[in-house]
Amino acid sequence: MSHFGRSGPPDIKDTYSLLVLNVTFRTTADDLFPLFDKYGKVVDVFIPRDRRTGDSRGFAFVRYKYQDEAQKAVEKLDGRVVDGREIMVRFAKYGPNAERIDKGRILEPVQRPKGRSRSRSPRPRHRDHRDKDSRRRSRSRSRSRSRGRYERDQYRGRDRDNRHRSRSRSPDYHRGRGRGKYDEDRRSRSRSHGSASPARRSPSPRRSPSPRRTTPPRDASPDGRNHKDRSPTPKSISPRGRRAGSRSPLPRSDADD
DNA sequence: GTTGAGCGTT
Repeated sequence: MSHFGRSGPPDIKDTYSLLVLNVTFRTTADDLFPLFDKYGKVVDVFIPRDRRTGDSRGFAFVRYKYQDEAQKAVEKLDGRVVDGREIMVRFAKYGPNAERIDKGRILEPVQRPKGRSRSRSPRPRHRDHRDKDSRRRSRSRSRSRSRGRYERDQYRGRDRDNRHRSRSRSPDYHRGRGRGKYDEDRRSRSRSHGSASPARRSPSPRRSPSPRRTTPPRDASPDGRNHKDRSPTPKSISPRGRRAGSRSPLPRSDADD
């Protein structure tokens, strides 16, 4: 059975939660289970995923039954290379409900602060007050934590581009990196598909996607606003209006909404 | 070609 997290938390009355960080974005609980189960009795393995995309967020939670085993797993698996990435195993600091946790063990049921359910970052991150110069150099270190683009996406496509928010990415994505022995197992499963993606086989037959090759840039307007996309306004086609017969004009006299 | 430095779900 490897359906962790499928039906919510089983029982965390006496379990020790370990937080596994730095796991690859394609690592699943099934991959971590055998790894952690080797060092102790794993009660549950849960990997938070994105609600919209369903991708892993890069970390997982492994619940052990005994603290000594959990501790051992932390020492043994912490720093272990999984899927080509070095994972970090440590005791969870917060519980599934923001309850305080000590050594992975839940101390109190649920500590409910006034109003606020739980804070995302209760403690300040590594504060490094360096010279301003250093800040300029480390400007690369943005707050982009993976799902940064997701948020932007959801805001932008709130009710505008909701139509094609379904199959956006392939389930297989692109795996082909140095994998472990589980690779074979996974590959076998994928083979059930039969042939590769039949869709998108040959590119556009048009070898010249840029018809404006011989067109000199004389189209550019002096005001700097060149027509990127010629307004396909049907005005020139039918200045009179819509062509009859194409679409029923829908008699509005029936209902006025 | 796909991010990353963080605490969780029926």
